[in-house]
Amino acid sequence: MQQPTIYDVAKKAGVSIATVSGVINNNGKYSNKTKEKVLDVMEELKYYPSSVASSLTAKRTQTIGLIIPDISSPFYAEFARSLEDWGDEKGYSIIICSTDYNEKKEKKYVSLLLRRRVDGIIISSGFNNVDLIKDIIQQEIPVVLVAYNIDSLQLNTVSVDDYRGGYQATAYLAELGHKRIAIITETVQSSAERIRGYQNALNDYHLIYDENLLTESRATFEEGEIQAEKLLNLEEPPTAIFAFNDILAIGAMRAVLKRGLKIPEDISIVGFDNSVLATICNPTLTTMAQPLNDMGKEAIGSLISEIEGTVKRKQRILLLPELVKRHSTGPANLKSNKREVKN
Amino acid sequence: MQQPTIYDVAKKAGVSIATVSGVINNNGKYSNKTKEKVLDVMEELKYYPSSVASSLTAKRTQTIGLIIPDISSPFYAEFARSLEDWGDEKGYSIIICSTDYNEKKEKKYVSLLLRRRVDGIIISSGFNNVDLIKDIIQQEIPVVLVAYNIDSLQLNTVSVDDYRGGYQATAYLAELGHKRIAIITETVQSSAERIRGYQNALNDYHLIYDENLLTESRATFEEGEIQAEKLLNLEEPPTAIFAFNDILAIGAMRAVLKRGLKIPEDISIVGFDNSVLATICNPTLTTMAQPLNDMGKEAIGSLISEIEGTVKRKQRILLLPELVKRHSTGPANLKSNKREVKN
DNA sequence: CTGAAAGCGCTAACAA
DNA sequence: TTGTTAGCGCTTTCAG
Repeated sequence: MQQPTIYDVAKKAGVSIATVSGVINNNGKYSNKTKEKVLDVMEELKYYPSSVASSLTAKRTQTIGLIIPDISSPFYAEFARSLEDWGDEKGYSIIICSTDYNEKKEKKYVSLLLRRRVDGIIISSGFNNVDLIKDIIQQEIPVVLVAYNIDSLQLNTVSVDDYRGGYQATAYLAELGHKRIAIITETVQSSAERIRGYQNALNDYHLIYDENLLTESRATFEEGEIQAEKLLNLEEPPTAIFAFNDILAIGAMRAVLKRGLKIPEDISIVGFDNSVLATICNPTLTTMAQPLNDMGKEAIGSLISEIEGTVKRKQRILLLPELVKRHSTGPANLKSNKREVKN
Repeated sequence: MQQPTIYDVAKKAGVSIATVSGVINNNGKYSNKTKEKVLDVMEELKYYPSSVASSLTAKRTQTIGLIIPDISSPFYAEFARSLEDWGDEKGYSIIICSTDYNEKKEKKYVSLLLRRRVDGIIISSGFNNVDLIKDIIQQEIPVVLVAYNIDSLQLNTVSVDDYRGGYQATAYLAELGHKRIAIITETVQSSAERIRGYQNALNDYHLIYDENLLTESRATFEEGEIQAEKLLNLEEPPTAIFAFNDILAIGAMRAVLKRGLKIPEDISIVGFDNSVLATICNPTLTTMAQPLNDMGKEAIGSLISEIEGTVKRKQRILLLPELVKRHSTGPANLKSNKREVKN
């Protein structure tokens, strides 16, 4: 026999399918005798209730779609893992979709998830096509945005306090005596708030804001390296670089090291995310940690409460980033605050 | 209206649901006129055909289960990404299950995937409970094993040539003049073949096999570090360490560096996998690359050919690993072949 | 406490 | 070329 169905179980146990369904879902009122009988037969037949069938009736698939730029990137992989665990705890599975920041893929995957009737969708920053999100909402599928905000849409949201992250990292560097602190920003939304934090910290520490010290980049090692090189080539190069994610920071480290400069003696570097990469590179990277596990937990919680309708109002959850000090930062070396002759 | 169904489309387009179904699935024979009409209405209603309903009839979910130890580990994340891409190309989505080498989770996830009626399951090494795999087979769900072999079961498999990997890495070190080459093996199946390759290379290069140079470890940075320390504490420590994955290799690097030894001047290190970590650490890691993308492609191909019944015979696909030389390896420093006094 | 029956949204004969 | 109809495997009233 192919996979047994509820009918097979019912027949063999000498009960109706309704009864079997009842004991599967533990819908109360059945005598221990029938309950046991049914359970035994299920075991004997190696019966696995089809969740596709039950989804059709129940109109719930117990599945959540996750749309991120790239699951192979450590930061997203770690986040996905957190979602998987919290989702599993609540009885939900995750379907992961990596978009590569590509609108074609975004469209394809949104359509896929809608057809699969996922119960909700979690979308992280790096998603471009806002109209697609409107499509999702129109289908009345709950959405939560992670590290991402869309002013025109009223949605559940969980993010890290980017302003604070930008401020703290900068303040830390300022306290180490750095006067010229450069930033390598990412071309995503969260950057704006981090920049604001950076500027305010500069201000509070009486440092001047120099636009030359602000660069923007896509999140790859190579791009981080290129931007850092530009920074080092400046008339008055920085003594510290604050990159808006660990990948960029490591790219920047490469540029610095290639030049024969020392980290942190000549240049300090700070990253953002605290992905596993930060502990691997050499020197290890001082970075603003994103509380990935909490973010996963909150995202799942927020999504499920919307799915199950327990909470009506949309919530915006803001988590605190935390500075993790490692070996890529140190006191400013004022001498190096001159352009190197060699390059 | 809630999500529109095929009935809504049919009514509005003035055709039968069979017709709508036909044009959705492009089942030939329909006049352009009706086809266009239907397509228009679908668009207008923002109709997304329910794949849960079609799965129930078609007895196919277009979903593949992936069981790995941990999606947040770079190696698996990169592999998962490859599967996602190749699966998507063939019209399949992936549900990822991270087991943490934990049999409870293995059981839970296998049961989950069976209930979800996935069309096939990909299981990587690190999976412990073979009986569970038998359960899957009994349900007639195709399985492919990745980097994993079960002698008692005739299954599709795709792996890298571990014997060759072990041999090549060792031979390379031998050619650099290393006489005492240690290995840190992982407690997984692939290790056996790699060890055999290691031994044969030793033999071919007339080096003696010393059991003290063989350690075994779980795949964590910490464990790698601990094992490397043991090795360095030996009466006659090695001048080269070949770790069976990048994580262990990086752990080993830490131990070496902590001792004040230089890589590769004092000790050479070789890893296995060529995950992103190998390019991040410092010095960058010489490692045996696993062709992750090809592995993903073959795994999906193999699985789908079994799902669709196009190929009857089980296939064992063996891919070649490749040595990627970076900066963690160099000529043997014979002087350091004595035990350091300080530790 | 248990069973009969309708229906979830779609596919696939089979008719027309 | 198009429509009718019988399921797919389950959940859920509603009777008994």
